[in-house]
Amino acid sequence: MARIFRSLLRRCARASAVRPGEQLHAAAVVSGLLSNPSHFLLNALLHFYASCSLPSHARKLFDKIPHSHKDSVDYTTLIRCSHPLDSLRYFLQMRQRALPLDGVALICVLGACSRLGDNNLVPQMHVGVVKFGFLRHTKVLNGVMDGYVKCGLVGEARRVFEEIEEPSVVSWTVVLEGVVKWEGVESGRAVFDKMPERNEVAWTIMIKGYVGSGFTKEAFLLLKDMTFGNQSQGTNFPQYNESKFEILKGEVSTFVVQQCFKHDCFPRKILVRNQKEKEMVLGCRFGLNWVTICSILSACSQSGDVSVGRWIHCYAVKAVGWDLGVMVGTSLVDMYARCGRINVALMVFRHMPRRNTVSWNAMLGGLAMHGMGKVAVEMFACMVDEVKPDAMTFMALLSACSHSGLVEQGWQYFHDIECVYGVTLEIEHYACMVDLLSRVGCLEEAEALVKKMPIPPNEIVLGSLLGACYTYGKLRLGEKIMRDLVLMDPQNTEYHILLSNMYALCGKADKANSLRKILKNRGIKKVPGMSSIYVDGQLYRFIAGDKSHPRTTDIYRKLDDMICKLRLAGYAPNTNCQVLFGGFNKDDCMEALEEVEQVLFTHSEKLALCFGLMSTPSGSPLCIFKNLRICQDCHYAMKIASDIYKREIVVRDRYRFHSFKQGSCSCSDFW
DNA sequence: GGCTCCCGTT
Repeated sequence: MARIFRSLLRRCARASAVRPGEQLHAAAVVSGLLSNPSHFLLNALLHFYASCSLPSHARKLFDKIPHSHKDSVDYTTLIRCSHPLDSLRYFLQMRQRALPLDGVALICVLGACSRLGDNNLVPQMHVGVVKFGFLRHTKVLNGVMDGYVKCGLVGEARRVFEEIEEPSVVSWTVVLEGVVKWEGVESGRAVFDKMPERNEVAWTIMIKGYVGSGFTKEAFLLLKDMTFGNQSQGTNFPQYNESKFEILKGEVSTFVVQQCFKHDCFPRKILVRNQKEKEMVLGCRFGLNWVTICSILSACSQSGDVSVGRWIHCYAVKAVGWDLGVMVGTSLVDMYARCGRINVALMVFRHMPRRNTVSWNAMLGGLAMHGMGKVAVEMFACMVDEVKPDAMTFMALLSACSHSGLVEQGWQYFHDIECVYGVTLEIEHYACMVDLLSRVGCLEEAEALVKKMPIPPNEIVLGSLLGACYTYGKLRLGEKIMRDLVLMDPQNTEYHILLSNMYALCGKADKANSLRKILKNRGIKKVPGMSSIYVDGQLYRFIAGDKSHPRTTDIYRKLDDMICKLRLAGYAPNTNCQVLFGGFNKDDCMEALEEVEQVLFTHSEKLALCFGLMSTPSGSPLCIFKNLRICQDCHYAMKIASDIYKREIVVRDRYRFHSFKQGSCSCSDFW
């Protein structure tokens, strides 16, 4: 009987089937099977709870096993599923009780070290591995390498790899991941090409690496190789074509794309129409599983290029059907939102049959980024009927209020977080609230809130306040905050720059310049503003005054032309945004003013815009990514440009999206 | 005898 239970529990564990597993547990208790602890069964139950990510349940069960009965395998199971610090604690207990140590236990402990990413702990465990005599155990060494990779010690990982007699495909993938992550995707490709054998993980890492570095074309080529192999010549594999939105060409794919995205609506039926299509989709060498899909999608979110993500979406729908599961669904919502397609994100979200708190958070966060605070507030009301909000929910909500100027609503949430929703107030919530008050100019209220904080404010909290001091010209408060900030984070240049700009704005050029000289002498440099744009599957990066692009001459000609057109349409450069280094005083002379204007005109986002305008068909939308906040002058220029060139221009800056259309911006000039 | 390494949603 116990054997049957064990076998069923293992199936539940594999399928993460919580309810049936719990029912089996109950049945085992009722039938008395557990009263005389059969070790097999207890361990199977432990493993079941561990597999279903219910470490607290596993822990309770573990505590019930008499000490004399607890063996290495019980410990290992617990080490595997617990929080890394608890895992280490269990490992120590296990050693103190002198229980035998096997490779599996070591692998699990190494996993905990990996998750902690502590670069003192990993080398120590490496020493342990040598001491315990596991130097010929490939899987254990893979764990050691993974630990090194996770804390950035790729050289160490490589050294371990050299010592492995017969590296497995996993050994290779661990090295591959480390190299892609820490040494760049090109070095990673060299490793990838050398691999004697590749599994889906290796492909995923490589594709992710390409997406993350802006090499969309290469990512598509690898997706093609991964799924169809070398025979892909004859098949109509999706070809990349940014301009027409036809990411998926060929007979299978056009059908899907037409239905899925052209009219922004979902067809109701499963899209595989015939056997041939099914074979094409499912008969690949490697199917993309949910882990692979989530992994690539998260890289897409970061890169901001929607094309790979959209392909993955189509693929998943064809392979699985509409219900892709909570994880993939959430990744999709996040990906579309971060790639500027908030309406598609909303659509995917609304069609998800099951949603958890994370899914809702991703949606609310997306709405916040797009300045859709009112929608976020409305949706939150529905959220509480479905799932329990958590700390992250309120960060998203407060930031949504912040980007839409909803002060009262924000205060309401802030007060309700603890007493109504039972969520502990964290420093991030204070940061959001201070940001909200600062943006709308309630600086006294913001300052009062900072003073009342039970936790000492961090640089994010004070940074928001300082930013508002700049916007609203509160020099004295700014100076005060600056003193605290310098103590907290002396290397951060942004605050120094902000204060020096403030001095300049208030006509205190001498103070501005002396602050900048301090920065210069200390060797602290400003983070350069950088804008990127995807054109034809390739990411192009521009810094201010950039002249490195092969088509620089054309870009600058276009820029001159654009400035003329903008001026005719009423644009005047906002010289307040640009303060020069050196002894410049605003009233000095026209020459200096022209210089300031010239610097403004060559801001990275304007260069990216010009490049986009000249290299994409007229009328197609442009999406630009900026690493810092967009400046006021560029914001103004983009508005007019969207009107005179009849283009939708989407700019994702460090904080949010701006969608410029017909002369106005989705942020309604509030950001 | 079971417990196992690499890609993993905000």
